[in-house]
Amino acid sequence: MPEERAGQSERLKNGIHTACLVCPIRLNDHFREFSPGELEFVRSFRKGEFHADAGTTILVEGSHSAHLYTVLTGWGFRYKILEDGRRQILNYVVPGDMIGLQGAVFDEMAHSVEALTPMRLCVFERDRLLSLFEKHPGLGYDLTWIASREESMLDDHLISIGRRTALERAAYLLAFLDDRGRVSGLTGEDKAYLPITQAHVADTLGLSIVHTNKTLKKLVSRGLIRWLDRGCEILDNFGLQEAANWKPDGITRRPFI
Amino acid sequence: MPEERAGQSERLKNGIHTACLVCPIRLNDHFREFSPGELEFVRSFRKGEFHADAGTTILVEGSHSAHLYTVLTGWGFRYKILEDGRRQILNYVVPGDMIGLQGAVFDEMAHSVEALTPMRLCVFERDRLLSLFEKHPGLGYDLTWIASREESMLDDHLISIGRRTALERAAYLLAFLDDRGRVSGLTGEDKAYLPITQAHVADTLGLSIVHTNKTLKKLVSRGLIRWLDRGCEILDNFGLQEAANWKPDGITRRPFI
DNA sequence: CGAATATTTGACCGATGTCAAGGACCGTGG
DNA sequence: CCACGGTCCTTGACATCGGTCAAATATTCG
Repeated sequence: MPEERAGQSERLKNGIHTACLVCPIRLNDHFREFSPGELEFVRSFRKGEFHADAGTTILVEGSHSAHLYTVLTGWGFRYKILEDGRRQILNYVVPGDMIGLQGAVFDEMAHSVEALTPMRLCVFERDRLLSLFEKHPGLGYDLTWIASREESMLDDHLISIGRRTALERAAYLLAFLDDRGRVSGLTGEDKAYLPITQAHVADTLGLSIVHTNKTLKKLVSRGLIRWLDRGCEILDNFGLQEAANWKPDGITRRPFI
Repeated sequence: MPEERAGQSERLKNGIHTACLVCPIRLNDHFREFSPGELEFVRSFRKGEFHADAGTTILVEGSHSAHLYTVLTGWGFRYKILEDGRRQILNYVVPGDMIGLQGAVFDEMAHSVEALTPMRLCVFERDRLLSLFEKHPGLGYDLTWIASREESMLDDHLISIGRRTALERAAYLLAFLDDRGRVSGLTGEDKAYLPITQAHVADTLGLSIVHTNKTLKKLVSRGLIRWLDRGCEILDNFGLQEAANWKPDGITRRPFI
């Protein structure tokens, strides 16, 4: 597992670690700004940086992690596996998302997290989580915001898997991911490329791979997406939203830690 | 919509509202205790009490609620509805659960909440939520705990709907609800009675009513449950857990606000 | 080139949905 | 007390969506 701590090589500049200075999330307009005090605290809360290759398992179900992470760059996903191997992808993670919070708040993780692309993660010490609430109530509030937002995404996934047809589900998922990619800065103005295989789509939607393939072809033939080697290109996000009968939340400014 | 504010009739006793003194959640061993300062804050945060009849819609999707609630007694459920009427039940609420947090943190509710039985709810003002974080960081942490716990339940629901068979799903749901009933004090030592119809089960599991009925009969014939008029009696929780290949979390002491 | 992983396709199967109808139970009004 | 309508539960026949199996075809990576 390729791990790097960038902490030791960081230099100070105006009292702020260069790491936070060049933080890709802070530089993204979709995220809110820190007050100087908050930034200073987050800087001290931060323990270093973790680099994961594509395919790396970052957190494992059943483990007790000493760390919390905020995604800085790259795509990943959270999943669970049943004893006989059936896998369910619960959600995807993008820059600004926090992972490992469940492991910090309960005894152990109830799901695993894996990188879809190379990822950079900001590492925090879970022991100091309570002091975050004590010293910066606003950041504590933001954590609750982030957890509620995750909850609301899971609600959307649930109604999709439970009540939408295969075609609607697929359209929903791709529109949803495209939206997340844009908001988190993973995608620019261009057509989005989602770094997922059809197996990921299947395991997210609760479908078999074969049927997922046939369903995606329908979206292709409608001109909504293109399927590339190991990923999907979104041609018409709005068309996907219509096919799914779903709309993204219109949240413009998001907190992060 | 039958509404009662019990606030005006509450009397003080040792500086604590009788309402908090007799709070059924505080009296339940499965929940943690407040420090005197916390109790005093919660008492002041509290705005009154809301009584809902069975079948009442407590919060509606798309609305902007001025309140937050903690469930004191009774069962309810959260759900979403698609335009054409398809309904998905997202989760059930029991005493100790907070509802309306999403509406407090975002602009509007993305789901509705309905009472399954008569419910008593403790009402809080959403405007003062930030001051909870400021004055009692521990309570802020607890809110994050609660939100994370909800997330973890939704994760379980997702893998059930996505990857378990109809029989496994049904067994999972009933074991899960029985567990929640016990932990929240809705059920005593006796056999649990779950106040749900088969339509609720169907809309939770993403199944049709007809198939749900046939699936539940299998659980009946295995001696795991009995189906009564408008509800379900759990005869063998452990048998259900085995049929579902699922285990409840072993959390013993839960926070609440 | 060969192995491993992804994607694609066709044939067939089975779990689950839909339709339809009947029965049980409840609350209400006469 | 009975009649009535409204839910809820139950059941059978049939339809279909999506799963399984199997095999072919890329594509990547050594």
